[in-house]
Amino acid sequence: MSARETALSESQEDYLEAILALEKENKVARVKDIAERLGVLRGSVSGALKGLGEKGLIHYEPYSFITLTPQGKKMADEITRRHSVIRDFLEGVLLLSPERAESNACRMEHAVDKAVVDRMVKFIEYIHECPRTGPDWIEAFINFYSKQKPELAQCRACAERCMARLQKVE
Amino acid sequence: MSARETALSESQEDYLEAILALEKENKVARVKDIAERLGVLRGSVSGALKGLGEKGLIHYEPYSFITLTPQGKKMADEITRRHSVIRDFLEGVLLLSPERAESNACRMEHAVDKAVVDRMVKFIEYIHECPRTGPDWIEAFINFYSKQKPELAQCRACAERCMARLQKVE
DNA sequence: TGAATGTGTTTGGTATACCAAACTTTTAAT
DNA sequence: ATTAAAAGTTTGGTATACCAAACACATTCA
Repeated sequence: MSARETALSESQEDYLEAILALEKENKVARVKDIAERLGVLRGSVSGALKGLGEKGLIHYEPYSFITLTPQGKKMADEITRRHSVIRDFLEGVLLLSPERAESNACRMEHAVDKAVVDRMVKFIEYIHECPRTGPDWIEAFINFYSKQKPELAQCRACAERCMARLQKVE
Repeated sequence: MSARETALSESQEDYLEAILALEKENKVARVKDIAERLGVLRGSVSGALKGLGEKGLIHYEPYSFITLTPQGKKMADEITRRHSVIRDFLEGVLLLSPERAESNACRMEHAVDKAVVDRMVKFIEYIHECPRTGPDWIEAFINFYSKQKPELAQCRACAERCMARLQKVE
């Protein structure tokens, strides 16, 4: 109750995200596990949980297990979705390594708004569904990335696959 | 001298970026203008400048104008480039409005690393240079974004332009 | 030259978010 | 049941980054 309508800090978003992940893993989140996951000391977690409790986002009684309230769950889901959409975009479109995609997503999730996330989702779909692009086009990006210019031989092969797909659509 | 090798805070990155922009506009940056640009009070700027001066990133003497040192200029350039690459990507690839692209870029510039920025640059080039994509393909994303599925008539027109381009390459 | 104004600085206070370490509660082991 | 270990909390301290308001310098104009 008394759901404080204040926006969350980056730190608070991280805590919610961690709690959601731990709930999924272990049914319930423990201070020690949150601390480990976020790389902070247990004492810091206690303080943070108090704030989230006051905002009505978690059920928090000292010395008890921690669970998300419906409202907290909703926000944690949003953040987690933001995170994974960004990671998938970095990995599946910009073809960054899983590790790099993950670490950047961790930071970017606090910075991008819903509009950006929605466009990322749609763009991934577009690339896969448009007959002109598709998986081979994405793969060819790596080649372009290192070679600077598209290779002719590569282009010819692309062209054939591409035309075949276009034929199908018509 | 004594260039502190510590990474910059987000706030410090914002200050450097603002100082660079003001140097370009007015030759020199004034406390009042920095404050206005960043939406903080003049007192906050004084404090921040002290820190940047100690890091060797700006020439700072109380009551004098502010200029970037070579080292500070280099970092400000990096941040500014990050900002504009991200903005261009959001606007030119994900087709977000200029305002939305700008506001998201402002926040994302502190979160993404060089690898991501480099991929964004290359991806923009790739889209424009690959015969299978190009400007009309980008434009069609808007259609896909609202309609959910590619339209057949649209696809046919796309196909022709696309094939013409592929012919040229071969 | 001497105010008045504008610009820059300083000081004291707030809020966040963390650590280190003492402390309390709970759980597990004997 | 007692005690040792583990888990959680609290306290005091640090650092950042801001504001508000008093203050200092500097420029301008009368």
